[in-house]
Amino acid sequence: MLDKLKARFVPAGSNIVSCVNSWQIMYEKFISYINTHATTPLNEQEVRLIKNIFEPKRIRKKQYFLQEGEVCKYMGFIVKGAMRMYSVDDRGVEHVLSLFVENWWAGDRESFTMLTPSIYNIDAWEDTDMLTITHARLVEFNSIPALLELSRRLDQNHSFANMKRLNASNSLSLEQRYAHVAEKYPEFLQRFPQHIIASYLGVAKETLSRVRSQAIKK
Amino acid sequence: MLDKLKARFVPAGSNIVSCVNSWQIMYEKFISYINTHATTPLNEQEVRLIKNIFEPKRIRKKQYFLQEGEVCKYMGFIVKGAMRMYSVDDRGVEHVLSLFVENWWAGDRESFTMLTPSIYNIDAWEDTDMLTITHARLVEFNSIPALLELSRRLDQNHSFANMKRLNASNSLSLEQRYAHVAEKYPEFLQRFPQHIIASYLGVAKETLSRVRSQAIKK
DNA sequence: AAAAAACGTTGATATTTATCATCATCTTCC
DNA sequence: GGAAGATGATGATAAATATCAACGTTTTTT
Repeated sequence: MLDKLKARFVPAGSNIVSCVNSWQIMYEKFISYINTHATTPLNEQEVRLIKNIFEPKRIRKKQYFLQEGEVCKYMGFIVKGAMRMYSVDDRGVEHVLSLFVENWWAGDRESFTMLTPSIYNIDAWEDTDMLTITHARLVEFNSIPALLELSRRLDQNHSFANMKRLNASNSLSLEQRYAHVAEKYPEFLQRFPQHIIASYLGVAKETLSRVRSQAIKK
Repeated sequence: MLDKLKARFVPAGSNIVSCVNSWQIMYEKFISYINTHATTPLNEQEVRLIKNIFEPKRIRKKQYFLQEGEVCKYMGFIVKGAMRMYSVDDRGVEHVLSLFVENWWAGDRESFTMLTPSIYNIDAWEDTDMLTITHARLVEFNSIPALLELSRRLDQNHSFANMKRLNASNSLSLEQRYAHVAEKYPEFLQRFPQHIIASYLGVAKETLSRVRSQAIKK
């Protein structure tokens, strides 16, 4: 209990995992992220606008950010935490589509854009702090060039990651694909258990376990 | 021979497949596409700018638009034609990542953005007319809101398609995945041969052939 | 018109992966 | 502290898919 309390008072820039950011700190982190990644930094008016447009949300571990059948009302920028996006097939088996960590947008973009019910679930794997935006505020979002630029860049990276994974699933062995994730997204292996990674790679957890033990022997 | 000649003189709006668009018609089609899909249409100045920014290119069937090892210098909007993007593995086997038809952007966005050598090839499956843009002209590109909006939308659709495919590859049977492509992108099945579709779906051509014949029997 | 290449199908077999079951260890929660 | 759940490993078997080979048909090239 003492530990949990202490965690709340960890300084913002610390390496130690803090459970909770104050809302003010969430905005600061977001704005600083935008300014370091965009070609032109935000002006004062834009900073004010961002604080109006984005609503902070805390999603506790295991809680849903989006459930199958709902329309995805929010896209959320993850300031701190980890989430997964998955679908559930006829037999109740979960298939992980995406993993999200800090500085990623979480949400089902198709559902969000088209206002159609999502076929995916998104839940928090760790306690997660996000800044969320609704569809209705997109016009204001689009009025901030640096935000648009950042968003495009993140979308592209995200898209790349999936493209690579897709390509890899055809032309590379499972061992090579696992190694690729380990190299490119090492935080995934540290923050998600092996059976989640297996699902992300599109194989049974037993198969990944075996491939890993084979690889170690070599 | 007479038929081929005739095809060149088909009116622009015709349903009949025309081999070649004049450059003027390429721009007109592009601008009309933007205007019908963006919330605010282009003004005269923007139209002039577009004609400056984009360079028309014709890629003949089987010719490369991008070769492995090159930096992807252009992103190309396909006005007419069909292309495929693929990688080649150690054994010389081709793995199709993406198929492009009219109104898609063709190019390796990672290579284009990061100026790194591409690991993919893009070639024309049919004679293709494109409007291409270089990295250097992106600033001007970004100054046209309707173009940005269109581009974002296309990226998203593209990304959706791949996400869906990726998800499907884990939770759906090959028969279901094929049916999905047939429903969502029927033009792919008409314009690309079956072994290309098989590669796109990530299976051997023999496997797709068998699954199809099974499905017909039902 | 003939030759070559591309395409699609089918069969036999090998390889990969999924599935089901069991067990040991570790963590979480009461 | 102890029960329940989560996690990861391993074995036996079934299912899906790849691979290699052969063949007929269609399309393209010369």
